[in-house]
Amino acid sequence: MHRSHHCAQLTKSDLGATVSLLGWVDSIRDHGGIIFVDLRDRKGITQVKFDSSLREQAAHLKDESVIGISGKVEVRPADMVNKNLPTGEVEVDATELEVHNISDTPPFPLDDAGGDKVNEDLRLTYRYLDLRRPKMRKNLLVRHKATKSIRDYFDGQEFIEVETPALFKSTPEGAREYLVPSRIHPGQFYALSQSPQQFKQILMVAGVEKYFQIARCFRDEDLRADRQMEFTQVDVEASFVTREDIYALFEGMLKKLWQDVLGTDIQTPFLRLAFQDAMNRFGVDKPDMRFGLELADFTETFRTSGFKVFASTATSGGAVKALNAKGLADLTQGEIAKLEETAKSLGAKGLAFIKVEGGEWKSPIVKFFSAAEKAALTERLGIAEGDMVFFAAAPWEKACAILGRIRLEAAQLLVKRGKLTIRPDDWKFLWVIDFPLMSYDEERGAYAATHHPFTAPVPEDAALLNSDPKKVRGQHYDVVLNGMELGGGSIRIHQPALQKKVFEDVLKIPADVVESRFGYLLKAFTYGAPPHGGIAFGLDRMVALLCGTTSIRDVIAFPKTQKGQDLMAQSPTPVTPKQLKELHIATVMPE
RNA sequence: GGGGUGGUAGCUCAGUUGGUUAGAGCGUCUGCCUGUCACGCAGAAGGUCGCGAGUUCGAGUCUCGUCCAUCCCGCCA
Repeated sequence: MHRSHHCAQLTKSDLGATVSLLGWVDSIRDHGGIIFVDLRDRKGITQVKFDSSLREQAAHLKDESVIGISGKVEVRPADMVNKNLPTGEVEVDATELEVHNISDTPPFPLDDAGGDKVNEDLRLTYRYLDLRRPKMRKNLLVRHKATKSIRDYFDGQEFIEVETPALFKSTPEGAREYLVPSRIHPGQFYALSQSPQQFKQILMVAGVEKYFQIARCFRDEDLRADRQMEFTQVDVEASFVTREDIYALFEGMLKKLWQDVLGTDIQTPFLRLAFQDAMNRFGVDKPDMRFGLELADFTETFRTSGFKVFASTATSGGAVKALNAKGLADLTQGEIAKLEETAKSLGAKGLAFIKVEGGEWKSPIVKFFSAAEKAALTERLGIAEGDMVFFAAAPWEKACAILGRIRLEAAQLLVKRGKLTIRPDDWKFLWVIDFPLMSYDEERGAYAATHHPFTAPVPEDAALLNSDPKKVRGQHYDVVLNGMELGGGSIRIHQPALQKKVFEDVLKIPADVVESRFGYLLKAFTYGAPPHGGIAFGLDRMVALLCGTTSIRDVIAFPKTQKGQDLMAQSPTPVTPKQLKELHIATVMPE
C-alpha cells in the first residue's frame, strides 16, 4: 500500500475521495460496534473509523503499531468535529487495513506532558520512542531549519563551507582531547579535533578568504546540561576583516536565523559591554540583561570603615561589592541559608546582608557602619522598605563572581514571588569585548591565554606585551544571549614573529615545543598570511534556545549521559585483545 | 576529584515516629459498549522498595558502602 496523503492533509475539500494513509497508531478508542483510531505520521493525525468487517481486526491493534489504511473521506457530524486537529472536520472510513507491525507496549508515555516527566535515562535507552514525541520531533525540525538558515546566510555572503579533519594532532594546552591510536604508527596518536581553529587559519593563508563550517567537535571534559563530549560548532573565518565586520556579519546571521526559525525580528546592532563593566555591573562575563539588579562597588566607601572585614579587604587590594535585591526582604531563613551556601561554594566566607523591614535595617553587621556609610549605601543602592541588600568582600574577581551568582538566584526568587518577570522569548543579545588577552595562572606560575594564543592584541595595547601582559586587551569578542555564552571569536595574529613572541616570551612555551606543535602554522604564516579573524559558536546551545529548552540533550538526536554513555547502543564497551594488539595498546585498569 | 537532588508497580508519584497484607493515578490485560477524540463502565493482573552490608525483636523508613540518572563546582585554550 502506498500513501496518497499524509496525516495532516485531509479536509472537507477531499470529501468522498478514496485515500490511503500510512503511519503509527496514536490511540485507539474501542466502542464495541465502532472503533476510532488516531493515525499519526510525522505531519499530524487523522481519525480513522472502523465499523465494517474490519472492526474485528482493528480491535487487535495496539498503540504505536504501524499500519496502512485506505478508505473514503467522510465529513464528521457537526457536533463531532475536533477543533484541536487540522483534520478534525473529517475522518476516513476504513475499507482496507494493512498491519505492518504490532508494537509492544511502550515503556513510557509518548505524549509531551507524560514524556517530559519521565526519567531521562529511560528516554535515552528508548531514544527512538522518545523522538516520536511531538516536542522532540519539533526540536529536530527546528535544528534542521536553523542549520539550513545558517548555510543559506553564509552562502549568500559568498562564504564557502570547507570540511576539515576530525583526526588532528594532539595539542595538550587546550581542552582534554580524545586520543585515537594509530595502527600504522605504533605508539602514536591522533586527537579528535576540539575545534577547527588552526585549520581555518590555514585556510585563510590558502586564500579561501571566506570560510565557514558546521563542524563536529570533541572535548574530553566533564559534561553538563549545555555540554556534550561531541558537539557541533558553527565555525567562521574571514580575511581582511576588522572586529566591526565580524559583528555585522554575525548580527546579520542571527537576525536571519531568528526570522527564519521563529519569525521574530531581533534588534541589531547588539549592545556592547567591556569585560570589566560586565564583571563590575553583573558579576559575570555573560550577563543576563533581561533584568536589572546591578552590582555596585563600595570599596572606597569602606576603606576606612569601622567594619574591619570590609576595611581590610579594601586596603589589601580587594573589592567590596553590594547588590540590592529590591523587594526581597521577605526571604525565609531557608532561602537565606541557601544563598549563603551558594556564596560559600564560590569561596566566600559568608554572605553579609541587610534586610529592610518596618523602616529598620535588620542585619548583624549594620551596627559597625557609620552614618556616612549608611547614607552612601542608601543613595547608591536606592535602598527602600522591603529591600534586601547583599555584600561580598573579596579579591575583585571573586567578589564580582559571588554577587553575580547571588544576583541570578535573587532574580529567580523574585520571579517565584511574582515580583519579576523574565520571559524566555525576550532576546537580549550582547557583545562582551575588551577581554584581557592574558590572565595569570597561579598554578603554572605563568600567563595563559584568556581565549586562545592566536588572539591578536588590541593595537594600542601591544606595547604592553613585554612590560605588563595582563593589561593587554585582546581583539576578542563573545556573543551572549540571556546569560548564555553563544560563542566567541577574535581577530587573529597573522604575523609569525608576533605569534612566536606570544608563544615563547609571554606564554613561556619552550621554543622546541612551539616548533613541534605549531611550527607548521608559523611556517604557513611566513608565506603571505592575510590579516584575518572569525568566530565560532555552539549550534546545540543556539538551537536549545530556539526550542525553549535548557538542555542541549533535547536538541541532539542521540546524546550521551553525564558519564558519557550511550544508553541505547550501550557504549563505551570493552574491545577484544586482538583489537588492542593491532593498535599496540595495553590497558591498565584503575585500582 | 567535590557538593546537592532523586532511585518504591510498565510510567509518574505517595508511603506519618522503624511496626499488621507497601498504596494512588495513568498504562496493561479481560469483559461490555456504534460517535469517541485523555471515550466510558465493570473487573483483574502487576513489587528484588537501585544493589550490598550493618543496627534492630522488626527496615521502603535509620547507618555505612556502592551503582545509575540529573544539577552544580573544579574543568571546558
